[in-house]
Amino acid sequence: MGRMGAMIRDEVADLPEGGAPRTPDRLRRRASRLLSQLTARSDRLINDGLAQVDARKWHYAVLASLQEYGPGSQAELSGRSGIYRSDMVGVLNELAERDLVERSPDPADRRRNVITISARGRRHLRRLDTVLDDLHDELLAPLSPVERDQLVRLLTRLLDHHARTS
Amino acid sequence: MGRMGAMIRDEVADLPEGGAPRTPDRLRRRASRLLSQLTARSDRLINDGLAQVDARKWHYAVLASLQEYGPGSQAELSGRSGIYRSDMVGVLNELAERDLVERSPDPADRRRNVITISARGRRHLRRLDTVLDDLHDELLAPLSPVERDQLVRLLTRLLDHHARTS
DNA sequence: CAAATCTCAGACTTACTGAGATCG
DNA sequence: CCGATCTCAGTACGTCTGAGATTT
Repeated sequence: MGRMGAMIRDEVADLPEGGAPRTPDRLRRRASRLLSQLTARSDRLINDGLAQVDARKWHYAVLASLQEYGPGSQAELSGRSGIYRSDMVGVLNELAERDLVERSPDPADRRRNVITISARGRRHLRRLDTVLDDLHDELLAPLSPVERDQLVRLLTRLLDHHARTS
Repeated sequence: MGRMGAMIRDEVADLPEGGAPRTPDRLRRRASRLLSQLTARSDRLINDGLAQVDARKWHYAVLASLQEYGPGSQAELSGRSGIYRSDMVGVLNELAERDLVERSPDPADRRRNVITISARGRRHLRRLDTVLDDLHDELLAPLSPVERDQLVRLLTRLLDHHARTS
């Protein structure tokens, strides 16, 4: 009891100088900080995991967007996948080297390249999907299925909001 | 009805080639991708906001950890705040320039510097706390208080899990 | 001598910018 | 001539590594 009293006094000690009371671990509870730190872990996990099958996350983004939305110009792929137009060149070089996509000039508009996913690319994409499933199992290990869904929905809502207001 | 039917057929179309059915926006629903993209937005929001009061997020991390856990060596601060020991030097230079901390040699062990928060540093920290409160209101705008709490708890559990298994 | 601490210099990665060449 | 597209070179930033100097 005596110690508790002392501790409370300590916490309240800088109230007179202004400001609301703060929980002792405000640092660790800041959502922005949690996001940063967790994302750092997540990125490492995903990057390392994909590296083991000679892939990078942008490979997955491009292949998946090709599979779902069909062929497109590099500028379109850029919009779909979130990669910078200038960086798309390098990613497509890597994918083309591996015969996962085909890059051919658009006959209708010769400024454009039309990017198409190959049969090999579709196979590779399925492989990447199962790899990523496993990695996400590891990433989200402490959460129940319901909680994982909760998390995804909360993150999606936040991202949508900030993408719209951008 | 006709269009719906056609779309469903499209989705099922690559099932024969193997693999489980995938929702069309698997890319956007991957937790790792949501984390990356949201964190990018969050970091920009926080960095820009702090820049307007001549601060950076590491300033806050160091000042808050000094306030909560008391003075410490640079190595200790490094552990508390998550900054690399080598980068701590620069951060403390910036904080010392602004008279927010004091860096003095430890008389008991002259390898160490003892870092102490100054009165000015405490004032600045309170200012940063209200700035960060506002920025987080913006970051979490679409979520109710209950949902914000849910998010923080989910992220905390994930981070704790991966920090322990590191 | 081995280990810890602070400091500095630089590697490495990634997001991002800008300019040139080609074409509509 | 203006604007879009692809490409390449280079900037800016942050994380992380390594080594030297000092002290325990």
